[in-house]
Amino acid sequence: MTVIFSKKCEYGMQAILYLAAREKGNLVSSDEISKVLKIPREFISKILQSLRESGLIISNKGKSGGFGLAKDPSRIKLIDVVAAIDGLDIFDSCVLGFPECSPTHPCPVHETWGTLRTQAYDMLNSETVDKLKDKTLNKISSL
Amino acid sequence: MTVIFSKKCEYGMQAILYLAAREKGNLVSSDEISKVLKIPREFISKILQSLRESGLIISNKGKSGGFGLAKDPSRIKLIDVVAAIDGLDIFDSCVLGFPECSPTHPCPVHETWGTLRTQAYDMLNSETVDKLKDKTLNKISSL
DNA sequence: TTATAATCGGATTATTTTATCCGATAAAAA
DNA sequence: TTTTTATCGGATAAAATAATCCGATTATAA
Ligand code: SF4
Ligand code: SF4
Repeated sequence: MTVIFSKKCEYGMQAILYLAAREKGNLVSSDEISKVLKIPREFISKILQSLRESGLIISNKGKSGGFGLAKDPSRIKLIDVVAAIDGLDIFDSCVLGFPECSPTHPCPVHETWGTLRTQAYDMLNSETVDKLKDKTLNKISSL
Repeated sequence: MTVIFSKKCEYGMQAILYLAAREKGNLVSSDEISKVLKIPREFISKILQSLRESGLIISNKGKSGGFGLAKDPSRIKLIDVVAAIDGLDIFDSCVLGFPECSPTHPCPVHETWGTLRTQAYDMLNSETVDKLKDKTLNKISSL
């Protein structure tokens, strides 16, 4: 069950958090990511490929190959993953499903939802993934 | 594109808002609801059937039949529709897709998301649909 | 050089969600 | 009583999302 983002996007965020938490110079195989995060191997593999195309991560083929962040974790935020996979449309979209959000024709929950949308965006945009390392490791340890 | 709730749930909320906003007395046909809200006729029809099974609305077959609220709009909230269609699980669920939310193993956005979840719930639980009548009519006029 | 271990990438399958079709049924009006 | 206009409800279709398969490619290490 998904709350806001697609499974692809959820898994993508988890993987980025893991790559950031695992620091080190060497790369992480999709197999390891799959096992640690309990995500189907072939599925996370495809997601990692698409994040690579988006330039968020890099990869090497061959023995001792794998995936790694494309830049320093202090320069990556969770919102970057959302932008790359699901896109940012939901942060302009209507929680009641009305086709568009116009201030002159606000829906019944206009003000409240507008604020919540912004807060959700800020939540993913305010901290870089390096800051989330400890919590990530703690969370992963319980999977 | 949906933000949090399924299309069924979004359409269901819209339909309940419309039934509440439309004057009482006579019933509203699924055809009218479909046209006003621009929802596929057969689809909203099915959704209305399920809301009827849930006891939120009533219906009459035959000529001059249709759907109406099962109780006074001052006793119905949007959260009732969510509970009937999508269920309330999302309000306990993880925005990053981790399998469970435990305070001892909080995810990297634990506090923020916990607060947002609660606010989203409150948004749908705080006002009864009769209070939303004016805004509903205004919104619908722009569809 | 050869065996091994990893990603790549295109095709395919499975599942869930969204939407539609249509015959049966019921009630009101003609 | 007959016709008209609704919902009911079960089956099905279409679309989107989630997951998998597998051969090809590439890099490392023995
Ligand atoms: S503010 Fe209201 S109209 Fe605008 S997108 Fe949100 S719920 Fe819809
Ligand atoms: S608080 Fe954190 S761990 Fe708990 S459900 Fe929300 S995102 Fe997941």
